[in-house]
Amino acid sequence: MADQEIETADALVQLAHLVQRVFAEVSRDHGLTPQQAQMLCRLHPGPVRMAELSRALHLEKSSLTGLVDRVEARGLVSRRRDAGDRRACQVELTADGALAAGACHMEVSARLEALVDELPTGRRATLLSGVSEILRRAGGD
Amino acid sequence: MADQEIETADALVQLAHLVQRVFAEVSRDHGLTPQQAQMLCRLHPGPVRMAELSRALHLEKSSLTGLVDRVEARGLVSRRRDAGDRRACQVELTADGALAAGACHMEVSARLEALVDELPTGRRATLLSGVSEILRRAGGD
DNA sequence: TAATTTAATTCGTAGTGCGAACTGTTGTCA
DNA sequence: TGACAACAGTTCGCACTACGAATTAAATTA
Repeated sequence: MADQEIETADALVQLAHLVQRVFAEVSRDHGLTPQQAQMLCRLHPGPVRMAELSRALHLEKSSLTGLVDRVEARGLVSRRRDAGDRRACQVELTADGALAAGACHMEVSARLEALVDELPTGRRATLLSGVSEILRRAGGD
Repeated sequence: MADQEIETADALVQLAHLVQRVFAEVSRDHGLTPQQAQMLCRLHPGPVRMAELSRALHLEKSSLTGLVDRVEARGLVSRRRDAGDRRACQVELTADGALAAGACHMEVSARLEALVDELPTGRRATLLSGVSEILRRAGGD
């Protein structure tokens, strides 16, 4: 039992590395770092405040400032002063940024689905539901 | 179907982030970066050549040099000249390094298993076998 | 109005990761 | 054997990541 559990953890760690590698390769193909691509994807639904983005990406505010700076310099994102609170600003995708975000998301999805699709349908569904449940339970962190 | 597949990829990406975060927190508790901890774990079974370590960690040789330098400076690892090939060197854990590697591996395992253990037994087994199969098929990359 | 809290930035520091250029060492083959 | 290609690691310069402490300015609260 103990041995099996050790393998469980190793399997999750290896899976995480695999996903990360896919993400990194796709990002690189678009001239982005994984962090930049991740931020663009997170911004796709709509503008987000720095503070909220910082929480979503698990980054200190000071780290986020630089990340947004670099992506803004590439013209993929812009800061818009918040109307209601003049301290704050909303980060939003530019047209180019939206394209890049869409492309990255699509390619990452395609490559990950390709991996999962090789499993028999039943096992695939169980895998997904298991992962979802883990995320749900750990979501509050 | 398409929507479900998009969610599949998102779930994997989120799972990867979760695993990464656990790994990063545990590493930090031991005064290490995730990369350093990962290297120590990879070295636990025994000494490894730079070139092979570079392949295992998916790093360029030049990146690995610095990583090993920093961990060696902390006294967790040492370079030993290879007897058979005077160009090469074996990287091996020191006593301190073995302790750190063991502790990190144990804590990461415990925390990941805690997540998975909340699932019903049957679903847990299917999840694991699915992950293993994905890794097996993607392993050649 | 004064004091506190909040949003974001700046600055310094340590670490990561790449590619190109370089130093030795080993192997090859003419 | 002697030139030369292939290989193991390192060095260097660069861009990026991430943190925490200190700072500025705006909003809130007392």
